[in-house]
Amino acid sequence: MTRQNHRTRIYQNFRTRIQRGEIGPEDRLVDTVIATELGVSRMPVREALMQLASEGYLEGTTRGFTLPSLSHTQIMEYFVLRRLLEPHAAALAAQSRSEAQLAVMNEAVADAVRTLESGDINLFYRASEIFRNTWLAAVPNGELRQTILRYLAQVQSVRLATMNDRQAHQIIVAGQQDLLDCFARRDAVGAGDRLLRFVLEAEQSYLRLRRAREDSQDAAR
Amino acid sequence: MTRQNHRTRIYQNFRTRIQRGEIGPEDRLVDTVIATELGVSRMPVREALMQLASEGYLEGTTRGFTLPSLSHTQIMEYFVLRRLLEPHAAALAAQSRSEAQLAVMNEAVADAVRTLESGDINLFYRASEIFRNTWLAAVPNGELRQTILRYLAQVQSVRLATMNDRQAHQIIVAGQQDLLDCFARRDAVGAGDRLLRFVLEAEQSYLRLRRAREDSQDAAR
DNA sequence: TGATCACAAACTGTATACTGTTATTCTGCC
DNA sequence: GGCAGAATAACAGTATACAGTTTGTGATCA
Repeated sequence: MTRQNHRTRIYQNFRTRIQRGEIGPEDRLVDTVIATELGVSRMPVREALMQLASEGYLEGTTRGFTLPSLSHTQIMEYFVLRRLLEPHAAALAAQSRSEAQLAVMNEAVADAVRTLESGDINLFYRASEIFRNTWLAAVPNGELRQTILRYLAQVQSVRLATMNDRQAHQIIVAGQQDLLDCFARRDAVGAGDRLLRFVLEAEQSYLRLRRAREDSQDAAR
Repeated sequence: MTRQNHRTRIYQNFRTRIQRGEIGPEDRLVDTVIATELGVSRMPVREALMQLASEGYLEGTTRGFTLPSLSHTQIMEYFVLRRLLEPHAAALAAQSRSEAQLAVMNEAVADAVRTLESGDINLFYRASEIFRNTWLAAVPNGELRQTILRYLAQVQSVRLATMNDRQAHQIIVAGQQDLLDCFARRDAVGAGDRLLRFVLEAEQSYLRLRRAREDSQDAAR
């Protein structure tokens, strides 16, 4: 695991932290600060951060690296990409998933269902992550998988915001249950259709939350 | 133009050279060599090459950087991505293209048609590049455009090989003429359908050339 | 009090040097 | 001549140093 060079290790470290939402929009990542914290020189940190920036996980400014600020337009553009790619990927995954992968997804969805009662958003988030990563791992087309993962990373903040909403929570879990069912039956067509609906619902949730946020801002004025 | 830092300039320089096919599969790019050639230190060259590698333009080895070696499987996977994304992009472009862009595409296709007689593969290549870049520039969805550009760069070698084939040459030009016609009429549905056919034809050309190469290899033994 | 300028601090970009690792060449042996 | 093994060269990775640039900050003056 740690049998790699500093740059790769730091890169992976920060990538997972970004994916888990541990880096806030206000955080400024500066190579020299991180370097002294980790007890290494600037260079490996700098290279790791620059790679994360070139992959869209971060945004390089004149004063350190920050999370990229997504415009409404960009977010809507990502939803188009999701509609085009993810149904096909899910259909492939339904055909190719292994029994072991199905078991993992079963577990994850069971966890997600329980969070409807308990309200444990953190567990819901982790379970969703596992479910998604597992079915994506079952996609035999590696380039398709990589492309999806690449842009998914960039809308992480939107996903986190959506998951905190009770109504969206229910919609997402319902989608996961249906998808799991399709994967279990190796129903490629069903999985593709359901994932398309899933993306459309996510888009609706995003737009609804956005309207709500704008309304509350208007009310404050 | 040159009002940037060394890293960015070197990065752009090598990216265009790779896109134009000026870097061969045998070339080994080593930062120290390039650095002394350009009269700068290793670091900006190293960072430029590593960014190109992280974007898939190059492959980092234990001994310098080389063009990535695409497996047959990877190439087929890219064709799936093209089928999923490019028809939608072309449909959007047909709706959004400007008159100026149409004029540029008109010019490019006229050039491409002439190369059918003259056999000027280099001009054909440049004209195709202009045609593709122009209609992609007309795609209003920036994220979709970026995603397409990203993987297109990686199958550059396949495109170059295909263009050298007479039969593929004719098929490609026919496709460009039809697409131009759709763009001129702002026929989104037609452009999407025609681009899907275009990708399928490209896939067939690739497979045909691959079989031919394998046959000639067998005959040599 | 507010604007302007200068200065300091904080970062980025680049250079240079050193270290460890891996391919390549050389050497002797069979 | 062919094959181990050692020596060597070539290269990646990291550290340190410094220069250039941008941003914040405080002093000075109207």
